[in-house]
Amino acid sequence: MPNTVHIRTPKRVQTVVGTLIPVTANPDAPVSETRSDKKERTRRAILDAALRLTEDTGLAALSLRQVAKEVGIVPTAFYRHFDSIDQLGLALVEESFVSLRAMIRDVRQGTPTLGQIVDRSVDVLAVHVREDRPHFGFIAREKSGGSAVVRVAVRREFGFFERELATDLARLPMDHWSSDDLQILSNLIVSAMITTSEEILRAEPRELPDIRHRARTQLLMVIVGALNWKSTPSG
Amino acid sequence: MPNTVHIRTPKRVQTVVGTLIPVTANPDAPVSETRSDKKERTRRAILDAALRLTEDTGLAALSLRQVAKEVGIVPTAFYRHFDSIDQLGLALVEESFVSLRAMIRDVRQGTPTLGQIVDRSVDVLAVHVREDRPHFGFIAREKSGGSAVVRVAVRREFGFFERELATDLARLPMDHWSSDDLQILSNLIVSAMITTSEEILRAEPRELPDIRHRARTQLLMVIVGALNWKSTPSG
DNA sequence: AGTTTCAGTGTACGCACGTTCACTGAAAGG
DNA sequence: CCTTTCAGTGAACGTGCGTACACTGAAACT
Repeated sequence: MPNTVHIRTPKRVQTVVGTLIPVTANPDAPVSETRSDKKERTRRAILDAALRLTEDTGLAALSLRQVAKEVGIVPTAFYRHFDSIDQLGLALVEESFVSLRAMIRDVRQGTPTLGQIVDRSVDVLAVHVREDRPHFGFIAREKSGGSAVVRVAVRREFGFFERELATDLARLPMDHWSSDDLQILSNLIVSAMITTSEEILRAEPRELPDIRHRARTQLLMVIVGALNWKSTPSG
Repeated sequence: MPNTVHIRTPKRVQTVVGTLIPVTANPDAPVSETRSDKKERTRRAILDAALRLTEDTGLAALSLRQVAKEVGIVPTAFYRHFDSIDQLGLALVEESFVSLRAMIRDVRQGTPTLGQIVDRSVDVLAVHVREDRPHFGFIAREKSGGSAVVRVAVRREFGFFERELATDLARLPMDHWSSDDLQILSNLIVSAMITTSEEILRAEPRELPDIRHRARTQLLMVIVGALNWKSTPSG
């Protein structure tokens, strides 16, 4: 029977359950909230669920249905908040980099000597990474992750971040440097920072002092190298 | 009818197709080869297919059925070669790092001055990454990829690689260094190398000179910094 | 020549997926 | 008070997945 035609028979009478218990994954008492408050809360729950569920496997292995189940909504309700998993991913990229920028702002709090800048930078990095683990983990994973649009977004943001750092570096006593060279230095520092973050993320607490020592040493090497660089033409 | 029992009815008579045309994804004429030769060729085809199919999405999004289709075998035949996609991934990690070690061996070909070491290292890296794109791309992706066992394997190998590099560095005129410090330096250099590789991988040919210039500069900064480091205590 | 091995076949299964659709009911708004 | 809006519902669909199983036929071995 090749010509089997399926006719959708929409049931007119439905079970009487409806939206009795909104299980939107929040233990707080939803005493009284506006409609958009509640929507925002569900959206937040979706973002958090996504961060949790991608922790082991990455965004590529995340399904809309998993997210819905975790949040406590029906799969189709997901579409009220995001068009696709990719769009959800972009939202996560955005808020992750907000967290990262907050960090760099933290470092800028008037630190006079080079040694202090280095120490403070590493300390701030360590604290932020531990405190906002989910977002830092997300960025680290999706930098080379499975979704093309998300990957591109992450790299774009890292590009911005790198340029911001370069302008910060320009304020150090290396005025004679070209902006190209500052960019190169910034790129190197960001590389080391990413590696350090990844190490912090998967380290046990007792390993942290070693990692911080290493990060400090590396940052110092790089800065000393940069300062002495022009004057020591190769070997 | 809840108790529906499905009884497997294995057909005794089967269509007469069998292994008439072994489409094992190889254009060469398979004039005459032993059984294990052929198996090896199929295995190779599976590995290549996996490298091709994961290029955009990573191993996490790779299905056994996709691989089988690409290779030209039936899904179940996959099991003759690998227990799971994860095992296939481990095989790819292994052969990828063979390629990486070949690279470091290439650098070691007697290069006297520091400047030459730097130039040669960057050149060799650029050439190898372009020539063995699939493997370098695979490592870069799966370093933070979706499969736990593969991720761990990649990081393990990077650990070895880093230690190898540290012993190489010990041969440079920095004998007074502790092995801990050499390890730290090595870690920093590998970080920069990974970033550079990723940039080379996604760069267009016309961007390569810039990337190489940057890599050279960074490597030089790091080495100069390392050499001058102890004598310039913070600042 | 007769037997064993084994890479590859084809069918069938149960399950999770993204997406469609018509529907509900409380909040928002006139 | 009556109407509109809209976050969330639940059933249904087609598809692709991993894995099971019994099977085949040529190569390898005795």
